Amino acid sequence: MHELDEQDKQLLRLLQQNNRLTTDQLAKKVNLSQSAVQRRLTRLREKKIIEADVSIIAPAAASVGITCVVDVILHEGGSKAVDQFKAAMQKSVEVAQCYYVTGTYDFVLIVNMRDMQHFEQFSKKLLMDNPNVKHFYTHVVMDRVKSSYALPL
Amino acid sequence: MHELDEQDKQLLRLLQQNNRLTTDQLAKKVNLSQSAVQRRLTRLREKKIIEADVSIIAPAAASVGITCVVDVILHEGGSKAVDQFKAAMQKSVEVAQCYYVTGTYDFVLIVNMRDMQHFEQFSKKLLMDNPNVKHFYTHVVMDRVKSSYALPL
DNA sequence: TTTGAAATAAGCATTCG
DNA sequence: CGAATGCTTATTTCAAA
Repeated sequence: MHELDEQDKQLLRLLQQNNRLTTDQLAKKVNLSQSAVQRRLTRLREKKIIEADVSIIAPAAASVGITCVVDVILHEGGSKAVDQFKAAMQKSVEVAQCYYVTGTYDFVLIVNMRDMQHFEQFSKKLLMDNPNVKHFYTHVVMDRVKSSYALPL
Repeated sequence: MHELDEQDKQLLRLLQQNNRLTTDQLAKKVNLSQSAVQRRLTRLREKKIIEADVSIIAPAAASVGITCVVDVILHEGGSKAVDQFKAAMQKSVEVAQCYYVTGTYDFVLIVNMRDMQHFEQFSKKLLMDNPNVKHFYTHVVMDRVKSSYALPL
């Protein structure tokens, strides 16, 4: 992988806060010419160092009233069970995030839903009625203290 | 809050996948004119229905080698302890996400770091040496099965 | 090659019917 | 709301280092 210099990093720091800054605005902030910034952005996107550019939607606007963190333990079912579970999570629109982790449980999910009733349906369908799932613990989010995708650069 | 019609929702669905689509491209996909799309986007951003527009950076490019999910239990310290902890998490660049939750622990963190050594420093400084923290459990992420911010619309 | 400035193309934002 | 248009921004080109 090609090394990033301090100016690349600075650009990435800015873009992960706001990717609608113009190349001119960016150029001023990092002390480069507009075309230098332009070239760098093209390169960063080509190399998939910038993986994606997305809008963040307000949960309330999407009728998301409840967010839960769900810890899941699977039965010992070998790697097939794990892969099946991963695939199911990737397919579910409610599951924003899913991590396969070490420790006292196997998966951590971040799940967004309209309301608790909807969560009940969700958990019945994907967790309770799922023969791979041994147990799960639900934690309702009271405060989304911080929710970013920003990485330390 | 103002209602979103199906076309607004469609626009938001598209933008939370890719916000670099041009207003022309969006217009074709949702069967509106370019200027109609333009008006809607301006409104959605003004009303903060679109909260932000950001670039997603590849973890490897940011030298993020380890992601952990950390469950934290605080001592009974009233709301002051909770607020202090929230503030500390908001300040930390390593903490991408922090949720205050119901259930068997108080907070869930998603933490990004260069390596385990770095995580040790982090946990010492923000967790072990933090008098508010009673206990914490660390889960190392083996597979980032799904990591999006997309909401179901 | 790599750089910045200028020219060109593309996209955004506004006006008007 | 959509069509037309002026304005802004992105992208390409090109000359110089």
